[in-house]
Amino acid sequence: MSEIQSALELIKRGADELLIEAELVERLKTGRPLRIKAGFDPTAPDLHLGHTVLINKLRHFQDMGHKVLFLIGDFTGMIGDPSGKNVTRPPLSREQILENARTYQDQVFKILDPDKTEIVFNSAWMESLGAAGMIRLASRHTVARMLERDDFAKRYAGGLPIAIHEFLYPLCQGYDSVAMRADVELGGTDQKFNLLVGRELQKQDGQAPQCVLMMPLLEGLDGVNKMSKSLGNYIGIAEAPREIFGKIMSISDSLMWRYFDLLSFRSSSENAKLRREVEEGRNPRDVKVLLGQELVARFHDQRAAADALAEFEARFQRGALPDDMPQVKVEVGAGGLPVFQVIKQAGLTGSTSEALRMIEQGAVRLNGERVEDKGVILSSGQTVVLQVGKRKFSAVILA
RNA sequence: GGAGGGGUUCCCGAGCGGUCAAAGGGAUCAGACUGUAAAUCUGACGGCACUGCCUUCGAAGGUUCGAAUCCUUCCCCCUCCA
Repeated sequence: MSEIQSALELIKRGADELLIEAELVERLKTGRPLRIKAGFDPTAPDLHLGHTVLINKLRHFQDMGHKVLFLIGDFTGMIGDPSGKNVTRPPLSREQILENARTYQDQVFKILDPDKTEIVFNSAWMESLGAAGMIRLASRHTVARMLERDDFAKRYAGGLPIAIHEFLYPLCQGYDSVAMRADVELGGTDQKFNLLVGRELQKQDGQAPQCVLMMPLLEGLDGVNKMSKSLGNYIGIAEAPREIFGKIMSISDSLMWRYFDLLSFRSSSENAKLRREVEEGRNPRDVKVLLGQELVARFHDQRAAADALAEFEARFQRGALPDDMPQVKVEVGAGGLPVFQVIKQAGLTGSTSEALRMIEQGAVRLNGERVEDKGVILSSGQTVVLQVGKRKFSAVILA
């Protein structure tokens, strides 16, 4: 009994909501490995830290001996989860989907145990469902019920379009649970409605309804919106050590605590201790470094973490040049070319107007010297280091 | 099918015949400062060798000396009624 209590404890740690706790306890009591479902979109194989909140939780289940069913929504991907803007996505080819699935595996097995993970595709059962089956599925839900979903309700009230096919998404996701005979489904808090549809459909099918575990959504680098690839406020787990580290260092001091809560494997008491220390005067920067180090080490290794830190300090605290600047060749011709043209052609800015503005704002350095005169002509036969702002560098070969 | 409202620069959103490359906010970028790619402050934010020129306000035409603003047709979105 106490064993079940401690299992429940671990499951609930960091989670936002568990439905229905009593049902989960009953299942845990049976002692059989439970089937844990989590769905992922096939279009975005770049997993980011936001996804790992959920994946870490899957890992917890595996550690307790349960089986993870990693669902790749290749069929539902054609619909696109109705979250805000709906740009019609081009359907992916079979090869692309398999390729994406492979990329998922590469990334996800940095956290999950491959032996306790089964990767499944929902096209396996969705395609055989057919149009008639789809309509049968649709007949089980009403529009009013669909409009209960917060995201739909908001859009409807706000006069934003809702396409009919978007109503099908929750139904398909729910049907996945039926086909997979899921015991538990994990999802973000924004998935609540969809997760509950799974329960409905399972009940109608005569199955015991799945338990639903919702994880909080991780805010992105801006600290406001949820982390997502489309908003560009994410940290990908396949990114280079210095990127992961640098991006962690760029989050605000207050957001850092949220990241500690949701991403760090440190115990909650350790996190609380760090928080106290900062309140008592410890530099938040140093604490942020700890978080950055932990995450780089998780997705790369300890050594990469140390290197990333060393480079960060050299670059931003001492203004050193990065050791692996991109090299670019620019054709300047016999008469040479003004700096701003060279900047544009080296790809350091998107237009010459922008290059001129950067010079006016004092953001451009040529071999370490600030460029004051925008008329400077660079002649051929030399290699110069051009810097725009703090983060864009190029070794430019003038030919 | 009918009636009404609307489509503005990356996003939100003002403008409703000249003074509009288009207010304001957000995002972004830069500079200063710092503890850091935090926070804060300041500035930039269509293109162009630029006191000017060129392209932009759903699309195409038209009226006018002059249009994001007026007219016509078309496309798309929303609301209400059927």
